[in-house]
Amino acid sequence: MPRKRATIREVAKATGLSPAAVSYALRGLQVSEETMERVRAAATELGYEADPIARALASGRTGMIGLLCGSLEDLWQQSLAVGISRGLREKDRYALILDAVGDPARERALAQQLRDQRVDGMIVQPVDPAAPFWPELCESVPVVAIGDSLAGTAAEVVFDNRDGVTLALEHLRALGHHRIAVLTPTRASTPDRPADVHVTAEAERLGLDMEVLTASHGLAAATEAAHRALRPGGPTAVFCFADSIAYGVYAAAQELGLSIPGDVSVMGYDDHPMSGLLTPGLTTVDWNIDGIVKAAVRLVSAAADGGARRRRVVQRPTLKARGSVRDLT
Amino acid sequence: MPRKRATIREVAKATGLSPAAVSYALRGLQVSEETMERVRAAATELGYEADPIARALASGRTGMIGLLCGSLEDLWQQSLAVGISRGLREKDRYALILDAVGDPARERALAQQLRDQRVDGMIVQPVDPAAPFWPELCESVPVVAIGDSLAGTAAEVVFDNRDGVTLALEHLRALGHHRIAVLTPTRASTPDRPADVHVTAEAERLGLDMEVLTASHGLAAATEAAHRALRPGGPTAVFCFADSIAYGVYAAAQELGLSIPGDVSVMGYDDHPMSGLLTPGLTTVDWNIDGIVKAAVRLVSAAADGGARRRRVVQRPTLKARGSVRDLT
DNA sequence: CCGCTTCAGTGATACGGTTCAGTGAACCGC
DNA sequence: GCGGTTCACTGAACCGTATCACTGAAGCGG
Repeated sequence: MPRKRATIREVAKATGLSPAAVSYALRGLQVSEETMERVRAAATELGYEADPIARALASGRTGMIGLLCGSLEDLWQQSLAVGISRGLREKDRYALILDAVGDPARERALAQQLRDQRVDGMIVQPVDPAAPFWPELCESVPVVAIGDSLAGTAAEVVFDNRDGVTLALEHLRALGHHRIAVLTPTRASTPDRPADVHVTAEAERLGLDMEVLTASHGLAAATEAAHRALRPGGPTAVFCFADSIAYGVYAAAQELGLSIPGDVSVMGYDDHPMSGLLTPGLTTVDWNIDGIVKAAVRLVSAAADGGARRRRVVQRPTLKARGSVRDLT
Repeated sequence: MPRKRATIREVAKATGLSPAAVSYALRGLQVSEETMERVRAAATELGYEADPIARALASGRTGMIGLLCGSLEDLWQQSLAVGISRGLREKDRYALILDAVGDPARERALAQQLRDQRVDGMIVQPVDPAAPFWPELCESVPVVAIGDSLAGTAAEVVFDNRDGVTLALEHLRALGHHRIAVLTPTRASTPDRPADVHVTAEAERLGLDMEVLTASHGLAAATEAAHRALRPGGPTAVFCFADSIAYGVYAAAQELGLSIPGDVSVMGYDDHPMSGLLTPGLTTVDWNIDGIVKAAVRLVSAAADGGARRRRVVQRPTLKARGSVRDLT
């Protein structure tokens, strides 16, 4: 019962033009002002709307941008997805949002599917930035990487994790913390992720005693991991590589009857809006989500429109000190 | 440089069959086992993958489900969107997520665009369930409404708001609260939303002194609205129609130096995972997001596959008492 | 051995646009 | 007045699949 929609040929018949002329006219190409006007009038009259699918088949462009998130259980990534989706809508594009759930294998599969869907471009937060399929993918479709770098084959909004890690660890050390647990998102088996490398390097430089644990983003999983970190005689501070994970530490502390920052200090990495509402407020590294969203949208649209495909934007973090780190000095 | 993909005709040529036979074979239709095997082998050999766009044009089905959210600033709706997106992926569909930002006009426009995109079905959380375009839309594409009812023209996962409101208000009254502010999401100008009607009715029944204020979902906006509610001599409790809005009340209380629940009590409506982490924990109405997600995914896939289009699932809420409501008795 | 159904597969067309090469007319300078 | 452009538009092919109407052969009961 969906009443049949008008086609371009009907508009052509109504105006006495060829379908080709109508196609051009509707896109403001190659035709006289007057004809354009006539075509527009007829189109409105007939309630004509171009069929995006037919258009995509003929032109090879879908107007869609794939957004492949590392793990949407991370509230910060949710914010990112919402922002990007809105930003793209303003450029008359749709976002196809997919979630790799922290699994490199799924990430590969989804990236593939996104390409098969013929998205005009992709924004990804790589789970496994070292995976061998990235360069190949980047060649067949414009990719913008957020966070970790994709070996220079894509456009990038790169976090200066070196800076971020330094900011966090120096803050902790300045307040007298030396035994620190690091809770990092579950990742591919590649232990040499840039961020992790920086942690190790900085820990060494600052003379810190670090222990690295992994946790997936969900609150439950993060809480479970936090329990492991918060055993008696454990570290004086926990540095979480995502605010979402830090929330798990809050939950675990609650369950264990530990006070933050009395018994243990916590640092996050993101600055999600909720972080300021907790008690105590979460001290965290602010990655300026608005800036990231804007840059990613800008880069991907430019690349999808045939522009530069290898631009690089570096995000610099700032420290947001609230009350979750105790001064031991 | 995207190396040209194999088409169905090449597979046909390779197997010595007609393109039609290949098309059937790949979908497991109408052909002999043996041919099917041969076709599959050839397809793999050539790296053939069906083009979703051509397929959509020819068959009229895109495999996409539109998800039209009332306002993605609401963290609970974000969770919902993530859940639905995952659920649909398991059924080999894609979710096209759009955000009406609480604006009825935009909602109409986006619904239209979603239909033009030829989604196989839609899941919506109507901002303005009384808008006149819904019935018409429901006829041209299967729609599943979440939350408010769409006048029986769509399949529905309906919240029993009557129950939810009763639960909340009776809880507040039982603890001695009579002067209550209600913070409800910004809505269309229709003042007779079912949920709002229930609030009024229940307030009357319980002999409560209610004041209704509106707030949009963003933390900043909700905080601003909360400031209005928390003026001196104001209500003893604030009932928020979304946990996200309650978070705004927490923020406002922080800024004003008010204690929760010492100076003012707060109730939410959703039970977002973060609500248990606040101090004090937010007392709220639990809508069982998993159940809603599953029901919505089930209904929309069934409808998109040509099944029943008017099923109705009613969600019943439970009260989650934490520490944000003070006992005044 | 005949007529009827079933099965496996074919050819053609539809889906609704885009795009390329080409065409006639108008316009230009010389 | 003529060659060369530019302009506005046309016709036809094309994108890659699905689907409808058929066909020849095989299988069947009587």
